[in-house]
Amino acid sequence: MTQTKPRTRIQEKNRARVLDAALEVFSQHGFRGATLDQIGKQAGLSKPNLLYYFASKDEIHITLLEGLVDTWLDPLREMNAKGDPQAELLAYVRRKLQMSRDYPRESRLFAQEIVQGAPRIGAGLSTDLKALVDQKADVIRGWSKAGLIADIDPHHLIFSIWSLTQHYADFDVQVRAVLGKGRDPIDEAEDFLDTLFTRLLTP
Amino acid sequence: MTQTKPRTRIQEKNRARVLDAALEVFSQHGFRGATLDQIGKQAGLSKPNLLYYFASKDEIHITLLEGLVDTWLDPLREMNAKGDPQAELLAYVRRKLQMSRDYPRESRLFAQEIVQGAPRIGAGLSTDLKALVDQKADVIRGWSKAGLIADIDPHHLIFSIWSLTQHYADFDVQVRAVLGKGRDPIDEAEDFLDTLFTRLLTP
DNA sequence: TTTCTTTTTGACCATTTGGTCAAGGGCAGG
DNA sequence: CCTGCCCTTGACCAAATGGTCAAAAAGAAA
Repeated sequence: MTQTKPRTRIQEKNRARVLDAALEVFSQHGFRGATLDQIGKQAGLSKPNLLYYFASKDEIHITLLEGLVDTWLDPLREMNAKGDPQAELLAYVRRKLQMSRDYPRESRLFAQEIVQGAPRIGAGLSTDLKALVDQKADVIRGWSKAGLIADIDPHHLIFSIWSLTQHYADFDVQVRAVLGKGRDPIDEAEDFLDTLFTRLLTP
Repeated sequence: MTQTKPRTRIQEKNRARVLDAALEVFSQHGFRGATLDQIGKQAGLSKPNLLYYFASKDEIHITLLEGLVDTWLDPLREMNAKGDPQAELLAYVRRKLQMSRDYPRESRLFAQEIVQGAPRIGAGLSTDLKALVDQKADVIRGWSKAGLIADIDPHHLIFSIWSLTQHYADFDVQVRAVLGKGRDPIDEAEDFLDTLFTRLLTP
């Protein structure tokens, strides 16, 4: 398990530094592609010093991923069953897109874990994640049945939100290469996705 | 450069075997995460034997990626400016989704390359890829202006097609974990995406 | 200052891994 | 059977890398 109580001020600071550095390096090179030396350099700590704060490279990675999943699902949790359906869904899309802007490294780290078959968080997917999504899917299905939004599969709707928003973080280089300089991908995406989901959801 | 002329029958066969094995291993573990021994085992060849057919691990990877980009863009190339706009776009979506079903390993390999910043095919993105996309974007813009489809940003439309279809290959584990057993993700996606893009494109 | 705890690091180790090489095996043509 | 070429591999190497450890440095407490 993860040490949840950093005793000293300096431990708290340095553990955070290590995690930030590791996020940078892991998200760019993948777990195997990252080396402790790289992470150490990024964090401004020597390799043995890293291992004073974390027992192993693996533990750093695990700690990062565990912290991620929750943060990653927060926007979905916030979706309120009692609010206006279309407004709630569009707000969810915006929050999710905002995360691609604010936390691209986290998005890429997560993406790599999933692409590789989720070897480390696989279990949580079929339990925690599925439970939350199923619950929200029910809410959406309710909205559909009530005629408040169009009748579409709620699970695939959620997938579409994930893929469309995360794409701007995960495939950033490609997006930028295609759009060319001087354009802000996520700014544009905001309008585009607004249109897309409005059209999709309007009954 | 890549050897384009395998002399003997056995060379042709074994090079293909190596590439297939490498695709399997690279797509699952990433470039750094894959070892030549793994690839060799998968291909049924010894490590030194691999290196008889390819000069280095890097060359295998490059060869794979080079072969990929073209195949990957074929569905877009097929989109015909003279056909019915909505039908052409929907057909493109279907072809792209079909690739997620038929070539998930290729999709994942490509995804990892992009997520990591496209260190090996970066150059091609801003030239070849951009050129093709810009050209097709013009076609789509023409359709919009003519009132044949809704007025939406063509580049982001293409991004949306990429992300929505590739999601089912790249995030397969997650999709399956959420949907639960007994459901065929891509079968369902076909209907969902058909609906989505029909609603998005109809003027 | 002295003492005790927390941090930091240089040196070192074992394993993994990409890659080499010389020697042997297989096979077609003569 | 012999010759020559393509193919295959066991043994080996050097570099990279995750991790250890004892000892030094830096604080905190007294």
